[in-house]
Amino acid sequence: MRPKTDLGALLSHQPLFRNLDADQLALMTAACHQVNIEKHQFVFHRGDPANGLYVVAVGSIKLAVPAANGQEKVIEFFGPGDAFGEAFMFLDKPYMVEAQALDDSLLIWIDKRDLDAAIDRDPSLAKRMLAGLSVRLHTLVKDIETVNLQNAMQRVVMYLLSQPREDGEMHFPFNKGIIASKLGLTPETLSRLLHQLTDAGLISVDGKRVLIPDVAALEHRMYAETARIS
Amino acid sequence: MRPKTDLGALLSHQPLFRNLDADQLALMTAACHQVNIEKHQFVFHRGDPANGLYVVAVGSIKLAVPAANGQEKVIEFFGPGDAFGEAFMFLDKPYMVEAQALDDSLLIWIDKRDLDAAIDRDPSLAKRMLAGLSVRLHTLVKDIETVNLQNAMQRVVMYLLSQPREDGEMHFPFNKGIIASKLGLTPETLSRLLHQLTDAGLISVDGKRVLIPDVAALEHRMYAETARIS
DNA sequence: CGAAAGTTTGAGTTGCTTCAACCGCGGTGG
DNA sequence: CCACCGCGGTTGAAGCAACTCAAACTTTCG
Repeated sequence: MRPKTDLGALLSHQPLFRNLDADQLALMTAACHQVNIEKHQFVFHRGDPANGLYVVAVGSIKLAVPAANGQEKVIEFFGPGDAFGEAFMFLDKPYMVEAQALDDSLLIWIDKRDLDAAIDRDPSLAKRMLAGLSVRLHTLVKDIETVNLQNAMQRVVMYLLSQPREDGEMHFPFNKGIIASKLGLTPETLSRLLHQLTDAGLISVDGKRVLIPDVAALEHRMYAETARIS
Repeated sequence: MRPKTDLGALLSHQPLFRNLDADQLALMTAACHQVNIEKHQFVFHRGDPANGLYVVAVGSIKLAVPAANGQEKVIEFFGPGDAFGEAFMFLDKPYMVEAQALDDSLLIWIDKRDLDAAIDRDPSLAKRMLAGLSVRLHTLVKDIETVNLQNAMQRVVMYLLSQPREDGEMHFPFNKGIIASKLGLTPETLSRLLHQLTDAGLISVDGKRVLIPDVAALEHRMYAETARIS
């Protein structure tokens, strides 16, 4: 457990709380709690009451909706600086998703009432939260579009291209099964498609590392798929 | 075109602007514009700049993302009292969806800058917008869950049960093709599934009217599907 | 080193789509 | 007044993309 004294510095580095004046920061620091979560541990489960908001300081969190048979559909990943759980907090409804740590993580937790008070004091905080929710809404709409309007290959290629890469190489940040769920595929299908791309000479896969020798060619492959659909 | 004098009264009936004091209301009234949209007309297209927010006063609006071949995926419907377009406004990004009137509609439009100013004056407005965005986020997550974790029949039955009904009768508010798109199905599939439910004696369809003699039986049918999947 | 989890590969299946034809109805104009 | 068109909806046949099931292989980690 890290010492409580970290909290002020930690907070001031989060997008949500940047540029707060000293008084505000002190108030928020008092209101916040550190939460350490080990890899594979759950932050909350579906049905838990949502009376606060989390911000990821370090680590990564997976938001997913559990299915009947032990399956799950991954909704989104959160990394350092991202806030999650706000939407359910504002609605005063229990979580309909579950949050699980994909790495050992450090979270900041803020109670709804303290946040309410902070918003009253500083409207810019509200605006930042509105911006944050808007980003999430945007990505969700994009995901819905992706799942409904693109086929499996397009989704995989888009994902590969969307991930940060250096020297023409990208990394799967998590297990392939989890990525597959995020893309709305089974692990088997993802595996087969990666194999297909490899056969086509567009990528080469080694564990979590993917080499993309010709990005333009891969993009072209995706548009070829688009043409097939229309 | 309705007279401008309606605007104050109109505004004060919208959830977003309820409980504003007289000064606030006057300010907002000055900032807002009425927009009349005829059925089938577009409020905005994909790519248009988003420098304001719309509130539906009367009518109904369809938000959809257009696909390559003239197809489209319906994201959401909005009725009286609903706000839309906020997310893109806050992000300062052009719309990635298009909004089309499904009936003759009256909208209220507010410029981003005026809204910003209003939020600074009244934090409760910000909270209402946060709540509004949260609701939308919630429904989108629910939609993603539905599309990924439920089969076609479950989605149709859930939709039938989710619509308001009186005397065991529900209405398709729009063309079946539009409903099908919202459910992530083709019109053909929707038609077939409705037929199946009819054959099973669970519903009877007459145009846009659907009679549900035994709601519990229909619910049971849906759970039977769930069992088949797991 | 051994167990458990993750990944790949193969074979077979299926739920939904696609394509195409057809029906019914409301509007329009000859 | 009726023929014609167009659109929304239905129905049928055929196809296929992605899934399921199962087994082998690989990596991770205690």
